[in-house]
Amino acid sequence: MTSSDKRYHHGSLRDALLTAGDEVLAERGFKGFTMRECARRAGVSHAAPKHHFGSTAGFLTQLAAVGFGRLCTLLRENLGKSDDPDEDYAATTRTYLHFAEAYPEHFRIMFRCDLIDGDDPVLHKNAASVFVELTNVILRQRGEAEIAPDGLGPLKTDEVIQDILIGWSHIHGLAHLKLERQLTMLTGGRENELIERASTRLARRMRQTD
Amino acid sequence: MTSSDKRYHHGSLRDALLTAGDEVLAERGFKGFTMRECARRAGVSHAAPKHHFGSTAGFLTQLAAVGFGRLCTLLRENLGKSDDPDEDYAATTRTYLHFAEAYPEHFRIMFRCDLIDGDDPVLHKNAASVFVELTNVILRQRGEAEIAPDGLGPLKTDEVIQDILIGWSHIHGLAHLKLERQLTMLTGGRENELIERASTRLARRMRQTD
DNA sequence: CACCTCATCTTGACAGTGAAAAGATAGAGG
DNA sequence: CCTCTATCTTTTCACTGTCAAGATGAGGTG
Repeated sequence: MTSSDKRYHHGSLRDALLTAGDEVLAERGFKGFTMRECARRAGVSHAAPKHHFGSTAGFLTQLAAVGFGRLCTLLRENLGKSDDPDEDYAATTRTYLHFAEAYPEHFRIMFRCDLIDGDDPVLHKNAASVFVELTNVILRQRGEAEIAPDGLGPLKTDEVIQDILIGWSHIHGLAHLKLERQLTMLTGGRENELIERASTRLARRMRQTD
Repeated sequence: MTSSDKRYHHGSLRDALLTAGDEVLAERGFKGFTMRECARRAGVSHAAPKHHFGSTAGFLTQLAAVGFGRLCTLLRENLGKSDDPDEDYAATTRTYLHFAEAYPEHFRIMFRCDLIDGDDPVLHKNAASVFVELTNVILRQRGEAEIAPDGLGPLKTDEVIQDILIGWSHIHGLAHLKLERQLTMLTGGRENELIERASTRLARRMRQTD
């Protein structure tokens, strides 16, 4: 395995390309992302990626799936650490926002169903896992039974669905607006503090009866 | 002014390019957007846009500004029609979501500070106008004084800022997630109904004292 | 072992793109 | 009338994604 071993068959090119693509996306962003650069870093010809991912969209889809996987792992690592459901909710928001800032370019493509293949089974599975985690935070907060990691089944009342909608949109909207620097005009230099407090404020309200 | 008048100086090329760009963005999306196609539709050489917009990012920035302008107009047209503040809030959500679906490709670039120039004065002004409208809906709901259309000044208490954060993120997050088809797995075929009810549900809670 | 099959990877080509440089044009102002 | 200069064109360049055709060799079959 010297540096000059150029075997015709790479052996694990798909993984190597995913690793390279992950780096290129992080370094150069979506704007500067090219399949040819990924191929270059993996040390293969410029047409090699096509065989594994089809098109650029197919390649980005897999990178988005990696992003969802990472986000899901982060959420699971940071959830349920506190007995206080409001703190649990705030921690979820914190983790979600942290991911968006740690992997901004991944975050930007993960939800773009015009750039990636939203029907891809791997992507769909990883995305669903993330939303299950978010949902369980809200269910715990309401004192309701959690759902299984694999299914976002239809066995929920309208009230619960509405609260889940509120929770998802709040967390995701905060992450998106903060990443794209739309909150500074409102929060000034105290962005993180005010977001944190807004999040617990909403969590407290979620537990109030109507 | 026949169809074959090919004057060297267009006269209003900048406007013509903006119109063409608006169409190209709507028809082909961000993926298929090219300066050369815009130039073709405007009937000028492929390098002509550069003089007016600098780069592709500069061009997209102006189109994003148009998008913010449109959204602001829509909001102003649909606001304050009801005496019920909760209905006012729901109408705002409805309008915001309607814009995202009517101009999805604009919506997708409007917040992408990596693709456009977030410091552009026109863009900043139009974006701020939108957020002022959203803010005033929340202020009215709380029975507080509205702010001027031109300024999102620092004269607000932390509590108000937190509520504004909650409102913005809720509306924007819903729009983004719905546009990118991330809500169907939760709402099934009753998406609009459940979103509507979630929005009024949040609005009602916003008015509750802590 | 020999052979063959076929997924994997390379090579070469093509149309299209953004950007830059240099030249052409004509309107504005002296 | 003459010059200046913003506007627009032409030409060129490096680069991209995609496709087609060819090269390679790993693994299965006899």
